[in-house]
Amino acid sequence: MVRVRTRTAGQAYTIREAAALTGLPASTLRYYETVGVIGPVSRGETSGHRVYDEEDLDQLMWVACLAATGMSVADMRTYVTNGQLGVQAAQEQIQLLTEQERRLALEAERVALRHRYVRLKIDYWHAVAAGDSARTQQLSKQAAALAAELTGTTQQ
Amino acid sequence: MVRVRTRTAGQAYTIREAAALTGLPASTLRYYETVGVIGPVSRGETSGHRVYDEEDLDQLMWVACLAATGMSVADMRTYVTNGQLGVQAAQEQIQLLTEQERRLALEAERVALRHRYVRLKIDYWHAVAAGDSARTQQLSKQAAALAAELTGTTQQ
DNA sequence: CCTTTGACTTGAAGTACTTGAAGTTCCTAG
DNA sequence: CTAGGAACTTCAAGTACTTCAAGTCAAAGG
Repeated sequence: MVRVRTRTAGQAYTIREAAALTGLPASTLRYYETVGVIGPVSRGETSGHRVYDEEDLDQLMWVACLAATGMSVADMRTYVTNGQLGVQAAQEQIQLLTEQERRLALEAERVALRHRYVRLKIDYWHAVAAGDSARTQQLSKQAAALAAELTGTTQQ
Repeated sequence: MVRVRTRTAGQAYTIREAAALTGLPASTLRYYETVGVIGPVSRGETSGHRVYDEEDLDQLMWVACLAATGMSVADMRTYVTNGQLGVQAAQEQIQLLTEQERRLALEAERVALRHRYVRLKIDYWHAVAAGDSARTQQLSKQAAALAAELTGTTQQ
């Protein structure tokens, strides 16, 4: 299937192409538009199909990054509209991002803990498979110690 | 806050501890119980609070592994109620956990990357607020480079 | 003893998509 | 030109959690 572009200036993309380029499914692109995370995309004159240009793609790339950091749709909407405002919104942008940073730091901690726990469990089952009951008990204790350590550290 | 375990044999965990160890939020643990992905968890005599033991934790670990591989709740329920979960050999459990460990290593990487990205954006908006256009442009470039990395690793 | 603080409980509502149905429109091949 | 299939459209419903509200329970301080 060879696709021919009719536009002379700038590129035009179908929703499928935009999805492939941003890494977001087409359904999500439509969803983001309906909830206002991105502005309305222009439509084909006769077809009513969405036509994405480079600018739309840029904005979508940006939103894809925010989504990847775990930002909520409401915050993304705020963030995008603030971004278009420029300097006066900088303070708010910084606040939004600082909150996001804190969340990510917490997330990193949680992942590290889980990682340690899973490694311990792997060792445990190796010991079980080997019939090493001394080591089995030892590792079981370590897991309990890890659990004890986590009491009080896992606020949220 | 000193936590005293009343059980003489085996460990008892609160929902918060179970959540931290399995990596699933407490709300998800409750949800999994209500929809039958895991069996009913025993409750504190007077409190009615959920009390997780080692066996519950193990079962939850497997379910967490299955969920991480993208298995639907319906399939997980089928899998568990068919009793295939309890019968699993140590070898298979080790394999599942090893895969989980790999995923966690990846997850840690992704979180670190997102963290860097957000910090960069914070710097960016600080530069914007300060009117430092040279630094603004520099950081914008850096963010774009990181964004490319981020969207590349976020595929699934 | 009483109050406060914090973790827990349930159930209902909200969130962020995803999927499915039913109906155009585009494109290629006959 | 016309038929057929792929890709698009909207809207409604489904999914997998998540958050909120209202209330219970337990330990610590006054």
